[in-house]
Amino acid sequence: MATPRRERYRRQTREEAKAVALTQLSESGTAGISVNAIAKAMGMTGPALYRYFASRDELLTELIIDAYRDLAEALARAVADAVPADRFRALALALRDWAKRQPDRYLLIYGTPVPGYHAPPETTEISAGLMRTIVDACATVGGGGAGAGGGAGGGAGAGGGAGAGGGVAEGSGAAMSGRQPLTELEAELARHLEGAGPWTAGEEPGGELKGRALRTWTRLHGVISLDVQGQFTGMGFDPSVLFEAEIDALVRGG
Amino acid sequence: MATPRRERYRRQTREEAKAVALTQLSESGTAGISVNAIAKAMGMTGPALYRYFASRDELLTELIIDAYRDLAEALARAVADAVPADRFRALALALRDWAKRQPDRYLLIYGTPVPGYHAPPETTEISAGLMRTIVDACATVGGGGAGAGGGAGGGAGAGGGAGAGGGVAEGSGAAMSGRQPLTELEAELARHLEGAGPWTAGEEPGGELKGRALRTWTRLHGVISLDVQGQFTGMGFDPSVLFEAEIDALVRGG
DNA sequence: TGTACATCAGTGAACGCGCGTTCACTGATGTAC
DNA sequence: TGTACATCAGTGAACGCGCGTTCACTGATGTAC
Repeated sequence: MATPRRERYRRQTREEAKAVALTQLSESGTAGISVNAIAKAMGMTGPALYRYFASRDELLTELIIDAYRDLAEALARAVADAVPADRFRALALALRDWAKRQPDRYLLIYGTPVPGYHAPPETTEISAGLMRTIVDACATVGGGGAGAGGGAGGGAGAGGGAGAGGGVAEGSGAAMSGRQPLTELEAELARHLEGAGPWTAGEEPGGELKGRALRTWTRLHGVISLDVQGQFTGMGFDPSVLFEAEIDALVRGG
Repeated sequence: MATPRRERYRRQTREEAKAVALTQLSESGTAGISVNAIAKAMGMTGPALYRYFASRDELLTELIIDAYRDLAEALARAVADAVPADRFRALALALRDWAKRQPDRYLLIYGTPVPGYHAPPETTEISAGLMRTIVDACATVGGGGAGAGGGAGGGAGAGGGAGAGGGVAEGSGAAMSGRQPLTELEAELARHLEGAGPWTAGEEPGGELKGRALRTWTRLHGVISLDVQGQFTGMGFDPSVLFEAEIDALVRGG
């Protein structure tokens, strides 16, 4: 309201600064992100950037949050655009695709943590939203397959559909209005993965669905992270084939 | 020969410097490893360390090589100490154990790569030796289970035993004398994973065994890396249970 | 439409700091006769 | 056992550099009457 023009310039400058920061990230890693160097690349002096970011840490935080949000949106969109039967696969492929397109941003959020940096709670929230998307997508794969169960005994068989209509991206709070109802198990799971508290005593928490979601996450991350870090180079195989095999294994009951 | 006393002091000082460097790594990440700070912590001035390491990069390289070698030895020992039926499991547990005990060293070799740093060929050699240990261990698990095959069709069923008598640690060259003979497939696989060249045309390379080894690597790394990076905190489950579940899945035919 | 004031963007100098690395130099430790 | 020389470990000063951040200040852009 108050100053539309200036407000717009401000946002543009902030975005430009973050874009430059991302190229620095690609070239020299997290430690290579420098306020002064960013300013210089933008044609201004170092201190000027302090009109836009309170500190280097705040800039870093924004990069991380942006990455989380961007990834969350990409996954939500991919899931929403797929027919229910393909949702799990769509999620997996979207995750890999996003990571391969912007390896540095993937490693920024899922790579070796920045030494002194401590993530603000906002980060945890979005991260939990991401996990929820994975959980939802896992709920779309049938419970079939005689694969190895996730440690503890069964628990209630994860409910069927539970529409995963991309409810992740918008809405910062925990309320998540406008979602289709989840089964009780899933709701409980989601609540927990948000860090909302311990499971209600009585039934073994998570069981099937929780294990599936976690396995999905760790397996996909295993392939993606090693790939993105270049650990596969010179080994003479196609990482995407390996990735597809992991998707199949997960779908078939692993 | 020439100067036993001095030689010994030299080695001690080098080791002490590397030990200090490791504490710096824990506290401030790779970027926090500083020649001057190490020297100061050892009670001497910065330039003195240049009698022991040609440059900061050389120090870093040594840390990485040490980590690889140390891990390789730990795995080889674990495998050697286990009865054949338990070797695969022993390998997996040893890997996780090593990583959990020294998370920074694990991330040093399997985490986000150091920005400007390019690994010398020696590193690749040891890394290949590690992969070979995994391949060997995978060969000890029976081919059973109707699990999802690794993409391409079967190929020759991976041979039975192929003793994995800890032949990894010593011997820098590629020769590896003193090992029990491998099946042809395994030999080929090992050769390739060493980066020795493309597969002989005709049969689909790797097939069963290669896929198994790669899946083992990526799955274990998936759980371990996320765990070690602290990405599981606040999610209210025991990572070791998840890890065990992955071992089971791999053994049962994943 | 014009003037008076407030807000904001950006500059330039300066702060203290730590970095990797080189260089000439001092002592101590080793070796050769 | 003793002396002359070579090798080595470590120091202190200096190099150029870049960092994050603060501060007082100049112009430009906005708002209020």
